[in-house]
Amino acid sequence: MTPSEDTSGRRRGYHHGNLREALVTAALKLIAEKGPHGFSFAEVAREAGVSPAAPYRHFPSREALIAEAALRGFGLFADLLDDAWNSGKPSPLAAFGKVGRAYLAFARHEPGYYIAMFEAGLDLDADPALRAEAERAQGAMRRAAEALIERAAPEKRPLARMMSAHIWAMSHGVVELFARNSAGLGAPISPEDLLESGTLVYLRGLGLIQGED
Amino acid sequence: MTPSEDTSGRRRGYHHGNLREALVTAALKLIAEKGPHGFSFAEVAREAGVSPAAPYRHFPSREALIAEAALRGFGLFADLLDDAWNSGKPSPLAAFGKVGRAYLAFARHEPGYYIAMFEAGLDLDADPALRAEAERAQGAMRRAAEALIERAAPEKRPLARMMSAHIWAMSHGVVELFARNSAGLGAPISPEDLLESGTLVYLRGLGLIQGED
DNA sequence: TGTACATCAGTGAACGCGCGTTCACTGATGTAC
DNA sequence: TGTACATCAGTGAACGCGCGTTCACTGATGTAC
Repeated sequence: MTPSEDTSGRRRGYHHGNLREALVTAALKLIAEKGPHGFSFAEVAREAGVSPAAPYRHFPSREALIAEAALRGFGLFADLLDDAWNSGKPSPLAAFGKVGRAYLAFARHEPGYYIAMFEAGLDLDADPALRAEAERAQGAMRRAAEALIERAAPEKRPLARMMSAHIWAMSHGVVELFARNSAGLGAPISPEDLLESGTLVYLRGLGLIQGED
Repeated sequence: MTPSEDTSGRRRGYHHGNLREALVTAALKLIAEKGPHGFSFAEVAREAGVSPAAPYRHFPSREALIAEAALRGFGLFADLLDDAWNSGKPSPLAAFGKVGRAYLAFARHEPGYYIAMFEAGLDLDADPALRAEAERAQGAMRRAAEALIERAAPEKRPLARMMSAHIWAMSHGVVELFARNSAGLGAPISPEDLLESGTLVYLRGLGLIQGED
């Protein structure tokens, strides 16, 4: 790609060469800065350095652009959760803690993706590819829950789907209420510690860890 | 139409008579239908049946109108949580369960308020009155947590603020992920049961209830 | 009780602006021969 | 290797639209006397 694009993804001549990527990047930046509704199709074109008509060559609408961002976000998210889990090594409990931290780290460091995925009001069912990636991320979380559940006595094992839904809900709640606007609702400790302590209490409630303080 | 306004809050003559109320009502309706950014100042005027300039007599901006809706929402929310708690009667545990159900019921039945409060990106610190009402709602939840904590052995009592933050986070997460778009992320059970079961596991983890299944 | 007047809430016309979208176009790239 | 041509990505001008906001206005209400 010799008339090589520069690193910022801006254009290099009459043809951009990598506009689709640049549009997604620009959208993520604007979403992170101003929220899921804080930008227009025209603005994303401006940010990418092309004319307002150019994005139509790649996306039929603003909505489709956000969906593409969310699609990539879910894929990245699923990979990160899977990496954090790392097949339950060194121990399922330690690995589960890593998954929780990875969740929060993703929301913190990739706000554009996170917002596109969870706050843009996308209908996951409207797009099969999007739905599939979202389920892959859910699957990563659920597999971790399943492995942890195997440590419980067989007769009192909770449903893995329920457990992962609980953990996901608490994680998302911590992100939205305590991590996004740091001063929104007051919490006594950092979002990371809040999620970690909440998860530990929850796991103790399931009998998956002992009551050591 | 005599000078008494009709029930829909529409106008009755040259002077509306109750436009401030009608604007808030219209905003709540539009927010519930189309999200926090899904309406314009002009549209809310149209909905209330007045000219586009009329709202400026009552609110300096769209933002201020949403803040007013959120302010009322937090007040109502605080009252509902307090009523549900009912001083911990008949028992702290039963009352705490009612608080959780009240949380979810509010989010379900008053989506306009809930969205204005938590999804509109308002800066609570920008408005002291808003901050005060939000803290009142937090206080209602925290008082319930405190009363429940007194049942625990003194040497292992958790922080009430931390506990209420955990419960609030899980509640909010359940609302956003599983109650809002029913089909968004798949959960095996209803949002109500999901929150209730999650809360029970959490309380068991704190040693506040016994391990009966 | 009636009248004059001040106050105030809502009007409607006007403006400039940015957006979404279309369109014929143009210039760069790739490919057949 | 060179040439002709098809394809395709981006242009830029144009349009209609709804919005935010201002403004002098008007008509209803309340109040002083």
